Amino acid sequence: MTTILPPEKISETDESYSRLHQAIMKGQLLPNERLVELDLAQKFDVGRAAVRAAIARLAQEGLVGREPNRGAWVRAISEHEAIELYEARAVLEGLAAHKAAQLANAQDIADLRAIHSKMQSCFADEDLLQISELNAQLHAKILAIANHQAVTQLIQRLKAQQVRFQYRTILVPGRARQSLEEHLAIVDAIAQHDANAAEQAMRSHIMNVTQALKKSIKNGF
Amino acid sequence: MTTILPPEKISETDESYSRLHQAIMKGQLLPNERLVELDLAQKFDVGRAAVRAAIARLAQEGLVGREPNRGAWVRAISEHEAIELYEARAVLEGLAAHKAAQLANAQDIADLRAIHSKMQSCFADEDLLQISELNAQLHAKILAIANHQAVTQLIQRLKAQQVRFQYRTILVPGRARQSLEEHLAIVDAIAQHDANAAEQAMRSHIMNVTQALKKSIKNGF
DNA sequence: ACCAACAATATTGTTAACAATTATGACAAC
DNA sequence: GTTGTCATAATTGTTAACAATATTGTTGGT
Repeated sequence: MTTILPPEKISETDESYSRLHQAIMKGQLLPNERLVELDLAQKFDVGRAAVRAAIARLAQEGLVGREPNRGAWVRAISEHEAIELYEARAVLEGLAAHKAAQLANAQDIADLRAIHSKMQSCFADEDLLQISELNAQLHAKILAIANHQAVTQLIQRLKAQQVRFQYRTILVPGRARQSLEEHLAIVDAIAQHDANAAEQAMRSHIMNVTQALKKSIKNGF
Repeated sequence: MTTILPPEKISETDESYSRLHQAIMKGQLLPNERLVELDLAQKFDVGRAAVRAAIARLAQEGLVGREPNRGAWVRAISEHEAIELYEARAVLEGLAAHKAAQLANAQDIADLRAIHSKMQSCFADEDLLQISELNAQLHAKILAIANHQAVTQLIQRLKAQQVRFQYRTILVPGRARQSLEEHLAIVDAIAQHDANAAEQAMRSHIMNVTQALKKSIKNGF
């Protein structure tokens, strides 16, 4: 049962950080857009120092760039960088799938199957956007099962940087159907508690996503 | 040719950040030690705002903890966390070894062999500290060959958090000899441009390090 | 001796002003 | 038209003071 929370006073810095983070993730702040401290402070109704600290954190996270005396801007992740991030994610999510196969209980497996079944419906309806959403849910659920703090954090950070590319790969012709099959292989391996198979399935899945991204780059988006 | 650099004015924030980072890495600031902004500001001869920003960055990096209105402290990484960090490193350095095997040229391979040969000498001399140093060099060289920005950054961050455990594993009886053999397997695989073998060798190497850490934990250090 | 209430202190959070640096625009020289 | 110089404006970097909060110490009662 949830107790009534005391006003939960959140500091201006944390407030600014989350709002900036969200704004970047939602695409309200575009790549290369400048982050002028005073403007943001007025927009968020906080002090400039808070915005300043928030920007420092986001820079450390790799989401914004900075140069001394020249300010900060939303960092534009290049296609080459995006591919690198996918390669790193492939091995990290592979590790997560490995752990998940070892730890999954009956309920977890049922949840995974439920999500995958919804993906199949969406595929039939040609609802690619919803497939993307369910895709995220499936990966998140696997991470949750794996119960691995370090990997979870790292993947979270990589995903944040990749946000601009998140809808690109599912649009490559034939990718949706293939993606569905790959996810099934992952879920099956986890259901059978076959850790190595789960890891391998996850890795080749993300490697295929990477290939799709490369293809979409070659075709000029 | 190097031009004369203009005084290279570094901002107080960046100055504070590096000095704090170094102090934590070198063990001058111990785990759980409080980071009082004013004290640090005086010690570094900078403004409190600079220290404050530096602390925010280090918190984002996971090196220090914070609570609102209660300040910051050097985060003490638990043994369980250290094991998680090693597991993540295993797959990331495995990826690096994979890439390195694909990209290594003759000079790179000669460099790797030179480092490994020095390790052998140190093993004969029972100089475990120097072995640790060469170990770091070997891994750094492989990362450099792999030429993978994303993986390099992630590993750098993981290593920073693990600093307190860096000398523990080599002290486990029999680890030094085994480590030497494992590194040889890695270097050989890279020399033969066998990417999969290199990745596998690196992964099992770091997994063995993890086992050694677990063992040293069981034995109460 | 133990505990509660309160005051004193230490520390962080926030604000505003000022200084230093970089970007912008006007104007003259060529 | 282009370029260079200069003044102006915009923006970041730094400082100091104040406010809010948490910690510590003291006092008085039992």
